Amino acid sequence: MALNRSTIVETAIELIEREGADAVSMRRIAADLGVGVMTLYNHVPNKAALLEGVAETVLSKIEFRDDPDAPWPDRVRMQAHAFRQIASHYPRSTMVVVSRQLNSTAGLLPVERALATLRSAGFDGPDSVRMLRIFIAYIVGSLLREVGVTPTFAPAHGSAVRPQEVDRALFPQVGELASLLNVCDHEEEFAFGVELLIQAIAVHPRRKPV
Amino acid sequence: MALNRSTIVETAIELIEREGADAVSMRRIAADLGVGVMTLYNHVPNKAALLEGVAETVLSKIEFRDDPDAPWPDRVRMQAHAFRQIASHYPRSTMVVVSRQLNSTAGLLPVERALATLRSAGFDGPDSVRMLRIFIAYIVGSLLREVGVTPTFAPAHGSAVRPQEVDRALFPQVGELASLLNVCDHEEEFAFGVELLIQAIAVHPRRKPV
DNA sequence: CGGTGACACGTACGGTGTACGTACGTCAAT
DNA sequence: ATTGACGTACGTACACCGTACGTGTCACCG
Repeated sequence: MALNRSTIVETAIELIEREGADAVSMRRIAADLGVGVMTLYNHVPNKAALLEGVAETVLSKIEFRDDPDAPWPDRVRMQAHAFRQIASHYPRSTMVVVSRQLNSTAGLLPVERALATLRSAGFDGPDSVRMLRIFIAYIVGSLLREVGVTPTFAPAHGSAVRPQEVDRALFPQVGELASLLNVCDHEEEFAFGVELLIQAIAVHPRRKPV
Repeated sequence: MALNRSTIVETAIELIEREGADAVSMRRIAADLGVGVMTLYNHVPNKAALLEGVAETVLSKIEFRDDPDAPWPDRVRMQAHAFRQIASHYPRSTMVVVSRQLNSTAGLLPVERALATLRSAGFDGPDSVRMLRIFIAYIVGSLLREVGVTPTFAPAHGSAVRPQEVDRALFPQVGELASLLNVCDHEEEFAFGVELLIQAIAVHPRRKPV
């Protein structure tokens, strides 16, 4: 395998998915590639740039299948789910994606498509940006919860609300709903929120007629 | 100043706010406190636990002023903004808060109040949890964007969409709206999204009558 | 043939978290 | 008063990290 930037980035992604972001080190990646540590620096300026490459690459794997002629709610739905799909495919890498702001072209394509969709929904420029930001915030927050559940993929992830341990006097609601709080069908919850948001922006008044 | 867990955590928070999360090291904190490095380990098991303490402490600083008799939309609004307020007060620390899942009692209090509010809005248990998760996702996503803009508080944060650099043929929307994408009144955008979400859940059908 | 660049690599430096052994206080029981 | 246990402070040491720098080996081109 030829040693270049993309093979290094790909190896980093595999390592992240296998052992978590904490396991990433230049020495480790070099070892996985069977090369010396400093060899990496012939292709990547530093570790931060490598992680940026990871973010870019993961982002670029999003497959948008929504066709521009479909109704805008369908397009928004498909774009949101396309985003989440790669996140669940690269859960550990998603953490490093959302943990750094991205301004590369890989991050620009989703923005472009979303803005076009929102404008086709009848929003003017400023409102399209506003709506986009709301969607991004919701999606990023959802993914953060979803993949944050597996920080090190601890076998017995004790990060649950033990019903018998919460003080029912102080936290009656939490106590009563503990069983609901402990389980989460991420796919379904995400879809529920997306539909709610679509409904919300559908009824939002347009500044100008289409 | 007595050396104990909370003074150590407080020193860590100050350090994070002053120089960013990357500047945090056991040696640095010990130096700021004027003690030896290993002395910290008499009060804190390890660095991860210390950062967890940071998250807990920041979380516990949220001041909820909404009174339980106010209409539920007002309460939701106040809770959401209380959340954001401490985030803008401790921007760098907020990054470490949202980057780890929290199940301590500090994280339980906001959940309790939110659930009570949503149930007073007429939702049953499962729907209250659903709505809460949507709100948390939106809030976390918003805060991540807001504080992510200041990762190291670089003076000239070049992470902007340069209008003249984007390919207008490939990204017409991004090109046209570049000036809008570059500026963001976080306070206003956050409020806008909160109102949209409140509207959305207000019209959502209840499973059972109040 | 000589030179020039790209690339692989080893060494070394200053940093990190923390395991371990040690020293010094205070306080309880003898 | 003596002894012992215990909590706390501290220094040393180890393994690991990112990466600056110098060196060697090629392929390629003049």
